[in-house]
Order: sequence, then C-alpha cells, then structure tokens
Amino acid sequence: MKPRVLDASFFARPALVVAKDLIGKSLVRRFDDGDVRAIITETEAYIGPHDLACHASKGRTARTEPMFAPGGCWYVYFIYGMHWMLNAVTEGQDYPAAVLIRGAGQWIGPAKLTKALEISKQFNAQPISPESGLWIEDRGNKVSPRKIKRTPRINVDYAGDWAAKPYRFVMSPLPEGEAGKRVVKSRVR
DNA sequence: GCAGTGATCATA
DNA sequence: ATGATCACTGCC
Repeated sequence: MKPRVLDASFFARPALVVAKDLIGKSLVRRFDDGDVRAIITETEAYIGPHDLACHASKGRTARTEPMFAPGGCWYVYFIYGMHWMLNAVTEGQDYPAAVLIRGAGQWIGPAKLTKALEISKQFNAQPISPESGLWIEDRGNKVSPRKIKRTPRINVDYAGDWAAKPYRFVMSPLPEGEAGKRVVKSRVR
C-alpha cells in the first residue's frame, strides 16, 4: 500500500475518533539528513470547553489559541519547566479539542518523544503536513481493534469527573523492532 | 515519594 | 510584580 499523508479531513473529526485512529499511524519528523518515522502507540483526547482536563476549559488564551483552530494543526506547549507536549488539533474551528501523542516507536512518554524528535514550539500552530516538517502517515499498518486498550487519562486527577473518562488509547502489546527505526532518505525537494 | 524547572495566567 | 499551577520524568 502506498503511504498516505493524513490531511485536515482526518483531523477535523471528533477527538475521540482521531485519538483511536491515530494508533498505528506513523509520525514523521523531517531532519536535514533524513526522516524519522515512529508508529504511534499511545494517545489521549482532550475534548472541548467543558472537559476540565482540557486546557481550553479555562478559557481561550494566547497559549490555547491553536486548539481553537480547525483540525489539522499542531498544538505544542511547554510544561513543568522542561517538557514539550505534542498535540494534534481536532474538530472544527472554535471548538477546542486536541489529541496528545504520548508514545510512538521506541519513545514511551510524551516528553521523551518530543525530546528525541526535537519537537518544541517551532511546530506550535503549524499545519500537520510535510510542509511544516512534522506530519502523520497511514502506511497500511493495521491494528486490530482488540489491541487498542482504553483507559483514563494520565495525571489529570484534578479534573473531577473528567479524570475518570476513558479518553486514553494504548496499543497493547507494543510493536517490536521496526518501530522507531530511523529511515534516512535523500533530501526531499 | 517528590524535586526540578520556567512559561503562563489570574490577581493586584 | 507576585504566586499558583502544571496533559512529566527520573531519581530517592
């Protein structure tokens, strides 16, 4: 199967659907000397102004502005004084929702992933497409629905009733070998 | 179990 | 200007 770059039509859907569908897709980061691909293994959905775990539940601010954009751009923010979090914005304009990418390839943990792939604010509010240097592909990797576990989200205990909602998706068991391998190609363009 | 670390935002 | 908070990690 020919790889398909996921475009805005993929992301402009309910955050829960996108979060689940992203499991098994390939996150691609372009560097000067080649591309790095990693299969997404863990995601979390943050859904709308009423979700107390969603940053946008505290209002539309400079930081959360990208979440209000139409699905298909990145929302990257800094936390705990040292970590960058990578989120794909979903749903439609003015409805703040996003999917946190918590694990891909050999990197398990959202801050490990962004550190390894050198992802920081340079991608915030940028389109999820090759043009920005960071995108997602469907490379035909099928993940059986029974291998996708649903659990509550991590570290959102402060969010009241929303803390218990099963908005986290994890591939189990994790893939072996190929995932996270660095693929060096000739420079594109 | 908890320190580290600093941007962000509400409060003043 | 100040202080609280925080979608984490790694060490104790």
